Amino acid sequence: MSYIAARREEEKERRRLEIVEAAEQLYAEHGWDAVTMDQVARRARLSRALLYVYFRDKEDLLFAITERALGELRRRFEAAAGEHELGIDQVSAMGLAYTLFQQERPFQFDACTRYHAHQTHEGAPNEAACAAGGDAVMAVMVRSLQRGIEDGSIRRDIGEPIKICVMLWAFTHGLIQIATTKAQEIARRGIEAGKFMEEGRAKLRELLAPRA
Amino acid sequence: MSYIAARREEEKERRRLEIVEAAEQLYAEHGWDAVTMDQVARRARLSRALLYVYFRDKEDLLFAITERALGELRRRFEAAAGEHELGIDQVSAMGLAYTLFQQERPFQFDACTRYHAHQTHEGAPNEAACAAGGDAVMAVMVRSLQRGIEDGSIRRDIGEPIKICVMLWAFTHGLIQIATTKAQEIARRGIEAGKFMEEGRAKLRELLAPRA
DNA sequence: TCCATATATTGACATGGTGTCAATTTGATG
DNA sequence: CATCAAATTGACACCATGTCAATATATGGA
Repeated sequence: MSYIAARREEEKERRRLEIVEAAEQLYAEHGWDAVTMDQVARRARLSRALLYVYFRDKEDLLFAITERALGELRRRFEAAAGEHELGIDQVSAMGLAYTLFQQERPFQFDACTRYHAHQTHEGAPNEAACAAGGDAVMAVMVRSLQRGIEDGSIRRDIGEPIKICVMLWAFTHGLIQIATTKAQEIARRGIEAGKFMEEGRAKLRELLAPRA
Repeated sequence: MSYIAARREEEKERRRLEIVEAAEQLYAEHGWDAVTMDQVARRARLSRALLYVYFRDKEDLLFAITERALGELRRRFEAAAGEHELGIDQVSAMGLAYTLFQQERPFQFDACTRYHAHQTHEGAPNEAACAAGGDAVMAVMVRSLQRGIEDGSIRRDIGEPIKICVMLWAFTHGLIQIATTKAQEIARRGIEAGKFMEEGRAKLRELLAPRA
């Protein structure tokens, strides 16, 4: 019966989710490198060997976590866009949303960092899903960029939206990453982190705004 | 005799350097995660245990590699600055130099990436040296920024040079990182990597240039 | 020259994590 | 109740890390 098969699928999916959530908790608590598959298994109340039925290896599990992180980011970007009319305001809001995302879900931001640093190997089963998640995030941003170009809030000669999108993501991610990992060094120089990122976002906004 | 002691010191230093160079070779060949302390020891023709006399652990060895990478980067920044008169041209040249650094010494750039992603723990002996190396790189850039502000090639209201320096480094690093790790995805969209980074650098230069 | 001492170097070990596999349990089906 | 497939597990082999007691080497003094 396909009824049964469907339920099996659902349960399998739920199990998978339980594993990912257990891994996320531990990730948040100890950082990815310190998380062991054994801990994940115990937290999800199953044997370590079973993890390998659901995920090829630890890296693959990380990709699954990263995909969820990118999904969360996409939702936040969509929400940010929904709160503004002008394209440039939407894009700006995404910059702020990314910052808040880091503050509220540092481990998910860390997953994104690892993903960005990782050379795409097309090795793990969940890597493709991850790439798709990244595309979805960018699609949201590209839409706002195009809107901005149309409504005149973003300079017309800014360039191809997709290219600008990748560029902005790279800039913004770099900014947030440095501001958080090197917070001590920055603070030691009397620079306040919040102000620093606010200024950074302002500078990026300048890039998009039409010449006065 | 201090003659002896001095020679001992020198030999110890040379040994240390041999280890780091062996590690660098393997890093360049296989990537850091795939490098084992055993491989490093064999390449440097000594026992694995001895590595732990010179470096507290693998992470500490990575910090030593990173310090050398930052030294190389500083030299390249200084050379870049030396080829131009205007402050903004010097800073621009550093952006290009960073890109070439990535292309010519990808593993050293990777070391910098890891360093940027790493939360500063003040754990490993070589971590401090690493931070100092980063400061030295920034000092070079700050000097050019100040020069630019003085010679009028950089807007006077750009902000504190040190702050702008951190920001530019973050932006530029993010740009190069994304352009290289996601080269495939970017290319798939018909964007040429070289052009992409060139445009990115141009945009950052716009940020610095005085309002027309 | 030979011993004493410090330093450099190593082999062997304990620990801990990963990924695999054969074996067992579970649960649906006839 | 017997059967079969899927889910689940315990135990294993492997490998890398970091440590330590033991050995080798070189220096300085008697």
